Amino acid sequence: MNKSIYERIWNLVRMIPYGNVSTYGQIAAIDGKITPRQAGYALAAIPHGLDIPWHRVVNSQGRISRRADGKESEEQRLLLENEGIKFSTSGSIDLDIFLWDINLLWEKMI
DNA sequence: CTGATGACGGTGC
DNA sequence: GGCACCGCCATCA
Repeated sequence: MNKSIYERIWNLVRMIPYGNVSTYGQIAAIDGKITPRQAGYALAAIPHGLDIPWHRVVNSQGRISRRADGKESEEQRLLLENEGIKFSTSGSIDLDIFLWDINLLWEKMI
């Protein structure tokens, strides 16, 4: 039985440092085997209670994505602000500042 | 097997 | 800045 795609994605999400954010596209690019769509699908399947900082994943525009119910998660925004991540007046995160630098990941892996 | 769905992204206007 | 479209592919009915 192979490890599911979900588990691979969840492991990557666990590596996102406190105070940083990542994007679905970035997760997909690091994994190398999936598309951003699969990343979003995997996050949607995260069970509550696992130690996964799912709130640190936003879309490529630095915005919180809408869930199946059509609403953006306010819980996610609160968790991010609690880590020192700031939202602009239009409700987006400045990725130039807060996006996870994956070069740091390579350094750790080596 | 087929078809629909989705925490998305890039491109074009 | 916004909006519409298309491609992507695991998952589910």
